[in-house]
Amino acid sequence: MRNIFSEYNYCVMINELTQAVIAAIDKLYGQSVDSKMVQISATKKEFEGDLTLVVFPFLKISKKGPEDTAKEIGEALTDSPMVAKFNVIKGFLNLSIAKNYWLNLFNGILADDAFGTKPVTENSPLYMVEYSSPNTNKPLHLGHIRNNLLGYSLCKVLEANGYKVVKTNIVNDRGIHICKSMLAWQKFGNGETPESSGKKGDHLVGDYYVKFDVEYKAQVKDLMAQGKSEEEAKKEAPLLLEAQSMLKKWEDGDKEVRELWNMMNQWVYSGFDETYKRLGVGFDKIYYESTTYLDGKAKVNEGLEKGVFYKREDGSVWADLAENGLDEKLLLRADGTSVYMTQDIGTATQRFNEYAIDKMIYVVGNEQNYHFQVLSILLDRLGFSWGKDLVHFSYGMVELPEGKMKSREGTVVDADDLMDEMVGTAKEVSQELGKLDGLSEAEIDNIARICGLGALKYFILKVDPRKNMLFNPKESIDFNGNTGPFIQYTHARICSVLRKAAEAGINLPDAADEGLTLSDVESNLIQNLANFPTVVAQAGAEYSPALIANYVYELVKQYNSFYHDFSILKEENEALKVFRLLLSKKIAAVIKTGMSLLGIEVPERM
RNA sequence: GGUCGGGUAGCUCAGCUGGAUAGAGCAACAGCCUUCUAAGCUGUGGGUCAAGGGUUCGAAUCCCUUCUCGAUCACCA
Repeated sequence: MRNIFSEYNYCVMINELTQAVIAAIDKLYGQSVDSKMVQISATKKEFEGDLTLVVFPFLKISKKGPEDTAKEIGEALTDSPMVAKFNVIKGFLNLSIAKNYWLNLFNGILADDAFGTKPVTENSPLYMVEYSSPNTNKPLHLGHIRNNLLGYSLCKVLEANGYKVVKTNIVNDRGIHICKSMLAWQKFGNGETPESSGKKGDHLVGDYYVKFDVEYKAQVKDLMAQGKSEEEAKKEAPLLLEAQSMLKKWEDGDKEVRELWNMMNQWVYSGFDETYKRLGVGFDKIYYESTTYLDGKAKVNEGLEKGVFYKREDGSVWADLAENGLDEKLLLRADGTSVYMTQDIGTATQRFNEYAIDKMIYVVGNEQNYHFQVLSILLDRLGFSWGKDLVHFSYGMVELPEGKMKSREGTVVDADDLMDEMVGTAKEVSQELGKLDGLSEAEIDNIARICGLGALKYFILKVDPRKNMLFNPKESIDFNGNTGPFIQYTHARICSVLRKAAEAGINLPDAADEGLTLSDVESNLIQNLANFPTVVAQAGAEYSPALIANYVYELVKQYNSFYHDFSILKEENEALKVFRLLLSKKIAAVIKTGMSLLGIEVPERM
């Protein structure tokens, strides 16, 4: 029997079995096969067994039918101490692994405090992840929530895969849209502040952005009544002209405009900070477009000198992307002002100077696929080592039952309101169930916060990022079934059992007795548990938090079934009781780790 | 029109590096709390995996065609 737990894991087990299969085939048919031909996967739950070998690839070698071949290989494999028994269904050889192998595997997992994650070392590659990227003229909404949750979770998953991660944000703090809310506040605000109005700063500024739009539309309507065409009216409305002149003043560094800009941006930032904090996301480094766009212009001019870009007669600067099968792209307007692309080049320049980036990931919605395709080409041409392989982590829209969210039509779901609602509902649910009686108000509120946000986050993260998803405010707030609270509940229940065990004076050892006779349910749980590191690795490789979410859900479902059918504390066999406690404890730990990779907390009671 | 994504149960979603009878949750119906937290467990019903063709021992999965929904192709960001 093995003693060195730490060297034995699921991969080693599969490898060992693979080698045994190769040996068996060699013995039976005198041919050595490549390990790639040996397909071993977890047995489907409706069949008996733990691991299944697909024998179809070996039929040409055995020159026999699938069933006979499977039977022969199965019999040969029982020579190995690992294979306890087998059964054959069609061309599938189902193998039952000896229970002591599972226990040995479990003890290895138990001893690994950082199970499922790889350590970050000095030599780890550095990944920079940009996410959130808000405009400072309106509060965050449901679309931003998906972005923020995906971005943050992606960072956690990458860290768990042993990468150094720098979480970054680019704040869109300049431009005509910002001037619109500034202008509206100046004209209609009467000096209103977050303090005087009691509104969160980002909401206050957002209200003036809306106010601008209302007044602007009224002016356009008036002009059209005076006989102007719609196009003319839209261009000539006095408010728009004023906003444009304000932008010019801003660019010229006009003291008064800059002061107003600073003040209102600060309001927005403190509002955003509150929302970010509540969402549980954060950044290591924040960039502001107002400081990066100048670097962008400089970098574009540098490219112009090197001949990477070209200038048209009107003075505008362009990139010709014909060799990439794309069109031409504007980088600087004729008047020398920058566009979106220019700013991203500038931001990249600053980042490049400050960090030794191995991989740059942009978490931005899929409506910008083209933009990032172009950005990648341009950065590569400008000599950024990571430009060519930059990753656009592109995700789908969040749609409402009425269709897409549109800020102008007031159909956006506000981030703060949504969190309020989720937490409020969570509190009602727990009060109805009456499980938190005896806890302090602060503790109850904290649990409601954890569950409400858990429901929201899990709901969004369990979906494949690249797909559009539907959010129905009435139906999506659910706490039963495949939800965050379902998973959190299981964690809380395990904690409860462990508390009771501690109260009963049970001291848990570091390892389980490997001579135990386990049920298939228990060994299946170990098998599923053992798969966690593979899932984390896959989630990292595919940039998919959803894989973690779905894995944890499956694990929890399986555990709940076990919990229902087996008693833990009342088990009379002491060694078995200890094993079940250890198993529960480790599963709780994996739930906690998995959920933390999604940015979701788990409560110890609920 | 070009490019890129989607289309799986009434609804929301898994499964997609080809493997067994396509899975969950919600909703509906039927059971299970004097027993470790019922936010749980068990069961029933519900499918032409958009359609057609191809590759193969085997296709929801890979390839081709068609239909369909969305995004994008801006001197907006």
